[in-house]
Amino acid sequence: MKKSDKHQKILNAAIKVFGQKGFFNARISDIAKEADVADGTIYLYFNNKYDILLTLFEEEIGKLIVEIKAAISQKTDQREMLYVFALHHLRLVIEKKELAEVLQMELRQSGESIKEYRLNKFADYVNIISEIIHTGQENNIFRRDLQAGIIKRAFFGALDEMSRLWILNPNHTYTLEESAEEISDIFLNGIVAD
Amino acid sequence: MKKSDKHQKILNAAIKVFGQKGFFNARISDIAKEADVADGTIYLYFNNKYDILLTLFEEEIGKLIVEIKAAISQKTDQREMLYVFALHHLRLVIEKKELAEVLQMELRQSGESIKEYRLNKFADYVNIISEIIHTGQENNIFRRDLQAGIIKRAFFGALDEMSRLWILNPNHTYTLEESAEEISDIFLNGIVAD
Amino acid sequence: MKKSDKHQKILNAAIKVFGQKGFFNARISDIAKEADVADGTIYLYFNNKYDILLTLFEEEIGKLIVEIKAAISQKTDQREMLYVFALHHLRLVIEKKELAEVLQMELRQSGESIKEYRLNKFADYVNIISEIIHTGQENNIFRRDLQAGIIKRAFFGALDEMSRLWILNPNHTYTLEESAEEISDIFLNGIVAD
Amino acid sequence: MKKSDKHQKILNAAIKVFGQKGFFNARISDIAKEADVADGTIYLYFNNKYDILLTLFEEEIGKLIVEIKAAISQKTDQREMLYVFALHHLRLVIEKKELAEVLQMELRQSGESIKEYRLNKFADYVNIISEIIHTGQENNIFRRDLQAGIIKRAFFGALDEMSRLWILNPNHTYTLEESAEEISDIFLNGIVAD
DNA sequence: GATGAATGAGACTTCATTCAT
DNA sequence: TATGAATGAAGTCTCATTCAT
Repeated sequence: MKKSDKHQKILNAAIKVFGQKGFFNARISDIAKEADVADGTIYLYFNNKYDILLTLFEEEIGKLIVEIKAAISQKTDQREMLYVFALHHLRLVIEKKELAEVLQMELRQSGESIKEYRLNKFADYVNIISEIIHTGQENNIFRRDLQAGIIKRAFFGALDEMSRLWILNPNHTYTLEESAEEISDIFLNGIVAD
Repeated sequence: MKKSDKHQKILNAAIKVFGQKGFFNARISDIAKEADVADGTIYLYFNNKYDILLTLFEEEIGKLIVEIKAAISQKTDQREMLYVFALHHLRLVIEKKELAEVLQMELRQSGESIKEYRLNKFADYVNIISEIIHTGQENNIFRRDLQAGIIKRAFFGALDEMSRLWILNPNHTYTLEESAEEISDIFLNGIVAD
Repeated sequence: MKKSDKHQKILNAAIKVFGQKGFFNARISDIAKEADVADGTIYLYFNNKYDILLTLFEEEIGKLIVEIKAAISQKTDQREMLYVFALHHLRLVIEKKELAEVLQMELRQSGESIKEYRLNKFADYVNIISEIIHTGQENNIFRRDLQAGIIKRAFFGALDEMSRLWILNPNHTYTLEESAEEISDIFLNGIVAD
Repeated sequence: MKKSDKHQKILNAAIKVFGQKGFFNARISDIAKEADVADGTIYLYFNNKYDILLTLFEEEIGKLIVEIKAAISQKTDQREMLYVFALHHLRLVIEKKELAEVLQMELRQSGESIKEYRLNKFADYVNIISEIIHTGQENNIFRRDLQAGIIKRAFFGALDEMSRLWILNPNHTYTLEESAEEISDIFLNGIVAD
């Protein structure tokens, strides 16, 4: 499909440029150059600069959700699921470094519309965790005296902070696996029932 | 009026404006208006817009470090210390909502100098955690098979993500105390030895 | 419209505006209005305000050098050449009054880069005189006890001061020809050998 | 006299600062710092920045006129007078380098009021030459077929251009004396009768 | 659809000038 | 008189967006 070709080409360029310079420091012409199209062409596919960011969030996070759900669905034990989520999430951060950078940085930006989006697509992603937790609690695998919403945030925040280290400091002190394992370990130890 | 008076007045205004609109969307004139000074006056106290942000990081985080260290120093058990850190951190987020917002958002920005600062003052703040962990490991209170650096990030990330909820969503679903308790609980359960 | 078209259009506007108001009193918006383009357009062709002045020096003086060399090359006697230089120089001042004004005023400005430029393009122009003098001295037409460098400056200075009169006082007291003739006369009388 | 003390102190500072940075690049605070007074104090002695420059022209050129007239008055032969003028003028340029720089640069600036001043005080200075020429012509020492106005400008222009060399290029290629002599030589040779 | 030159609103920053002390 | 902190008008420059080709 021709049209979506250029749509994605621009989006990929935007991921790269936003990731490197941040949304506000990135110029439309940077993205255009990276995507190898004219500045004006971008406006045939997106309404404005901000729309690129929003579309990027929506579509790219959508893909991540699909991917990570596929990985999790291969497990049945909620403890394993949590570990798989951690592993997969951190792997994404390494594999799609620039996208991760954009999501980390720009998702924290203020601005009403971003906040709304956060509560939509991004929330869907993070809610994968709370679903696991919830099911785990129902199955008496996880402690029921803890609130799923708090666990969800704590677990995601832990992974997210770990990612931040890698994004800022490319020469990793910790490996992917040991990070995923230790973090999962702490949480599982902390939240398993009995 | 003492010089330091206006310095702080502008900084407070900047905290408020940056917190509300973000660094890039904030105008110098917004800060000036909020501080009730002329635009030009700002440049008597700061070199440029960016310098305001940097000074803000340095000075305000410095104050937080002093405060939180004072709170922790009243405890002797590292488990209690972690809880106090969590409680105090979240309390700061609520009490100094706008400062927390600035720190959360802008500290994630890219830009080399920010990154450097991050690795300085902000790192000092977070390293309070790893010091506690480390001492706890030496005292055989905490598991030694986990790396202090990972625990530090996981714990701080958990609190930070919790804060994000409150910043974005002012009507708190969870109370300060239950949040601090549950997060500490998970971690302490997860990391205590034996 | 060719790119070079607008480049020259802006340069011509700059000559006019700089000539009338001086470099520092001239506004970019003045030049833009005179050139009938938007303010921003100027920055598609020049890096900054100062770059306009520098380019102006370089390119316009370059043209003058070509013109005056062509005029001189038609003479064989160095005495005639000096006269032709004088005549041509003063004619340029009248014909390109605004350019002359810019060159007179702004070339005197301090600032390192201007000084360097002065020593380049502008020096090339003035050195046309010293080349004539030098050849004249070799041919024993001009006195060899005088230093070509001093004669060059004296002759150019004389013409330049004459120009100043016209630039400041548009209603000429002296005609072009009599000025060129008398000045050449004085110098030729003063420097011819024997 | 107290008042004139500070008046002159500021003026001297202005000469230095204008000479180094040029009128437009000089800041009132630069002058204040150089004069060791507060910014506001300057406005007790001068109406505005421009007034400093104008006063500077008026008063300092006035002094130069007095000095140079005194030197000339010791000679009776107009040929000697011309040489003395040249010698004295160039000596001033070296001794009062910064003042010379200001006069050279800023006197060329456009702006109506400067132009008027030029035609006043500065003209008085230059007219010392034409008076000599005129008297010389009356005494049949100088050729009467040349117009005094043109000789005046040519002679002054020659000296002025020579000065420019020294101002821009501090390591003098030519000595003061040889410059004054050669220039006077050329002109006297060129304009003496018969 | 694609281009990219042109636009012009708006931001940061400077600095001459003022005025309360 | 003297100060110097404060002012705010105004200028340079950037860059998202448009539109004629």
